[in-house]
Amino acid sequence: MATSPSSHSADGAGTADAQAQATPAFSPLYQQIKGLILQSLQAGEWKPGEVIPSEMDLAARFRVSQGTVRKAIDELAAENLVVRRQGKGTFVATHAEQHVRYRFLKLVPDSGDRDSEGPAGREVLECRRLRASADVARALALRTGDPVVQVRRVLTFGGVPTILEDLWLPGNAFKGLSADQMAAYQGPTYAMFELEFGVRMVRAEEKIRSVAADAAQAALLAVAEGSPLLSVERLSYTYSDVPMELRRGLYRTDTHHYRNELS
Amino acid sequence: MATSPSSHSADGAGTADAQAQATPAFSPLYQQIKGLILQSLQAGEWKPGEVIPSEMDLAARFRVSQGTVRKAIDELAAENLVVRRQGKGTFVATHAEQHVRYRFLKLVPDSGDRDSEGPAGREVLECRRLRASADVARALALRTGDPVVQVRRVLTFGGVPTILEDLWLPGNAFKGLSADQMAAYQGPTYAMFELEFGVRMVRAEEKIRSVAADAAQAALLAVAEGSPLLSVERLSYTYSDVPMELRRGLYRTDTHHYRNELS
DNA sequence: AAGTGGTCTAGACCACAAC
DNA sequence: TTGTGGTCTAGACCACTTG
Repeated sequence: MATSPSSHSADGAGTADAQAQATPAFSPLYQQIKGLILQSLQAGEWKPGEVIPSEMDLAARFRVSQGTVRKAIDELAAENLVVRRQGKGTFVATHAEQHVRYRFLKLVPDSGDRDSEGPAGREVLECRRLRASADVARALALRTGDPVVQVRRVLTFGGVPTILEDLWLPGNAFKGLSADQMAAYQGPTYAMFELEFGVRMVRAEEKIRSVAADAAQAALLAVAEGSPLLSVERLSYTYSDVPMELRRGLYRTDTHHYRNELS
Repeated sequence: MATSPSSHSADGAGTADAQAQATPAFSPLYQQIKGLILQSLQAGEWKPGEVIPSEMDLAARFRVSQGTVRKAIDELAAENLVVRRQGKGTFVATHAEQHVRYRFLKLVPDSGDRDSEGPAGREVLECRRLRASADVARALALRTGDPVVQVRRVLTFGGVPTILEDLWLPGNAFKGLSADQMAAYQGPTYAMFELEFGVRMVRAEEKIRSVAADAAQAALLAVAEGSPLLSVERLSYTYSDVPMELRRGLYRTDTHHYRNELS
């Protein structure tokens, strides 16, 4: 190993560490290794979809046993930052995988079969650069007035307009994002963010409410004014808990529902 | 170890196993151990809140190394079936813990602080035994007409009626459940189910929709008829994926929201 | 001091994939 | 055949809790 507070011996190598503070915030070796791997992921040393070095290589690099690297990677895999494939290696997770096509979208057709309705239709209504309002700035950890990109679009499933949503993105990280780009890219928007802007969304939080559609919303979703809609506010984070996208969606739930698993 | 398909050696004990089928559905030793522990949990050998034997004891009992038992327990802990406490032991998880008071309830006040509003008020409107309708029977894996218990109640937070919900429970497992019992018990209803009926809910699935309040619902929740409400249908399972409760809730989301974390 | 879970190591072997 | 992740073991030591 190298730095950080710790105390492990058994190896005879890190035994001479400083051990400065009284409560040096003990963190196990594998957590420190996890942190180092995380740094490399964040720095883009390995890009989404690529393999990372084998456990043996990483063990040699960090001067720890394979088991310790293994435990670090186990946690990264549990957080969906990395995907293990036996016999092949460990890969940086990406939103561009064919399997779970929309990892953050919990709206599913009542039939339960998301494949049956074919690919989602996308219509971008708006894509413009503007200055962050107070609430958008707070959510994205910016200052009021900082540049942001706002996108408004409608998603259509099986021919039915089902989702109306607004996205707000930090202007600096998403320079040059255009309506064409939003509309053209096949596959998840988050996959495009990875490819075009090097921004990978790692986790998100959602606040869900029931609301009544106003006239404009009703028109865009082809429902009656006052119809109940699901309001889903999503804040997505990159590495290190940096918020990178605020999304406010209105979901029709007459033929779809929001599915959640508790444990 | 004892039975099951596998092939592990390194121990010299299980080497003489049958190895009957062509593809004997290989499952690693720790998975088999996990299954055995699961059986003991299900059989009630250790009750919610109690300690289970130490890793060393279990290792001796199953004739495997501590590390193998450890990995089995790791998975059980990840599934919230069991809770580890360093220096004390491993405990059977329970809904009666003071910490996370309502493990399955994702509705939180907009302030974010669930403690600030004090304990939930409960009013049981109905508690009766009846015969399962077709849809209730299907959800609970019963036959139409089988006995079920239905409970209707209103939950109040900070003086405001916020949740109106119906519960359906298999009549056989919940013989003798009364309105008094539902109303009297302090703490989570699921904790009462553990204590009084030996039924422990392990996981659940929810389907969420936005709906408009009808006249009766509006009156009970003190909102205007037609107000948007969150419809939350929850199916809860005990061990071995046996469904044991269907719950249909209507949530007011004017001062609360449904909070979800994605990863 | 004794017991429990938590960490770390080292080495062996298995299952899977690719060359 | 080689290299990857996956499993299993055995033993040492650390951190936390309790008597």
